[in-house]
Amino acid sequence: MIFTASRYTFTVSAMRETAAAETRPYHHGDLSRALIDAARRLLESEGPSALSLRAVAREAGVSPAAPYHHFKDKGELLEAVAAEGWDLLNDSLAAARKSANSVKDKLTALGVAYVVFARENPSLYRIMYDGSRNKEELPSHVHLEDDSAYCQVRDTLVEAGADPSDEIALELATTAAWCAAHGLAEMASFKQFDTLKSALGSEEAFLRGVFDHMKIFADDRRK
Amino acid sequence: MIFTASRYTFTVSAMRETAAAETRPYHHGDLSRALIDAARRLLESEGPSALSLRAVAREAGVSPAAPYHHFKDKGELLEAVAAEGWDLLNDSLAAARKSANSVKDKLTALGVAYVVFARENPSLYRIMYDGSRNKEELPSHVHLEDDSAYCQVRDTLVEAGADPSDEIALELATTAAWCAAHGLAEMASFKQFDTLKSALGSEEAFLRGVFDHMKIFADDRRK
DNA sequence: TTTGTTATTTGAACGATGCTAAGATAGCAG
DNA sequence: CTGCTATCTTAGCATCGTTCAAATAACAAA
Repeated sequence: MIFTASRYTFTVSAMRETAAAETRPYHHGDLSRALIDAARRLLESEGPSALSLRAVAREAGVSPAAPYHHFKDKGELLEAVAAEGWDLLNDSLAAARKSANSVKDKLTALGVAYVVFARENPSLYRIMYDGSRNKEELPSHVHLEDDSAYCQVRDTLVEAGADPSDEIALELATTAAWCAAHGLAEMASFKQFDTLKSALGSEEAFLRGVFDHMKIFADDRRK
Repeated sequence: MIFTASRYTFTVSAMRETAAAETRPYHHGDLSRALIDAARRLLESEGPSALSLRAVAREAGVSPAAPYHHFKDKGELLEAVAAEGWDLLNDSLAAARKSANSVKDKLTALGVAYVVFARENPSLYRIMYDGSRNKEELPSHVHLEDDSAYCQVRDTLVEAGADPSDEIALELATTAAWCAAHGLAEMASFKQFDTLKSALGSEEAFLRGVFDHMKIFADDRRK
């Protein structure tokens, strides 16, 4: 049972970890998985700027060239990380939707949950949108599939009384809600709003306060 | 009149260009200015990912180390570029404010102008927010000074009937408007909205449509 | 078991990047 | 003319993304 003198010792530990696993497909066991996990670990601890492919490989205990057999390039790894981020966000939204008290409050609860997710996973949230910006479209499972963030917002709007037969209006409203949440998600971390937050008592109160003022663009402005 | 055999010939041309200028301070003339211009040129032609310090220096015709005598690091150069971007945006908003027909339409006009600016200068807009995100606060001239984007939104809200004595509500409403515009600015480029845009006839119609639905978060939801 | 094939990983290398340090050069004050 | 300082270059460091040939491990066929 001899191993090479390489300084990459992943093989030994990987074999231990997956010794009783159903299948032990290749050298490492499941390097794609390990790389994504390593990337998310680095993202949390060091931030997005420290997320180099080499650093991810280092964190996973593998040579700098190893990832290229599982991902076409760095972007594809980040896409995989982003995809998991979208799944997490979709789950958060689904939970918020269930736990909302009134139908009336559901949409705001959804918005708050969205921003809270972005605030709690700022680096991940950055990655999620950076990847989309380069491709100029959001991943399809974010926009199209049933439990996607987009569909959850749209369905909640219908529950809250929007007319589902006016498709254009419904799409516009969904887009408006999404834009509002995304905008607030990116702004809420700015220090400029600290005084406002403490004046309102909590961050969530601030978020709700902002959402409650989203009517400002509407023609009908009476209280 | 001998010049070194250096391949950087900036000195000659710079002396020509600024021969009759008021002051000719140093070797290059005004390298800070030239670097910012070069950066903006590169930004337009090659996009943000091509904007390396070395490329900027190359574009300006100087050695890779020259910029470090005018900017602490790459970030400081980008900050300078971003600052000019904010000034341009403030000007755009001021123009939109003046040209709006009705008081009622001024806020939407402001929002549309904001998004149009972001759409027409996507790389610059990216730089403007990336710099702020790293420092977790917006440049003060964006948020505080009289002609800042923030104050223009706030003042427009007051003109449109917001109560200026309720400072908290006014700040919340201003923030809501800003978030909505920023969110839409980042989303409007996604291909997902192409069908919606063509259904509505134009991009501006799409933008107005989204803004008109921003009331969705308000408690008062009747048409 | 042995052999051969293939997927996986390494090691070394290339060009490019941000940045630093040491030296050369230009402008300016005395 | 002399010296001072700001400016710019050259050279170099560590790191990065990526590629490629060679080594290795898993596995199927013999």
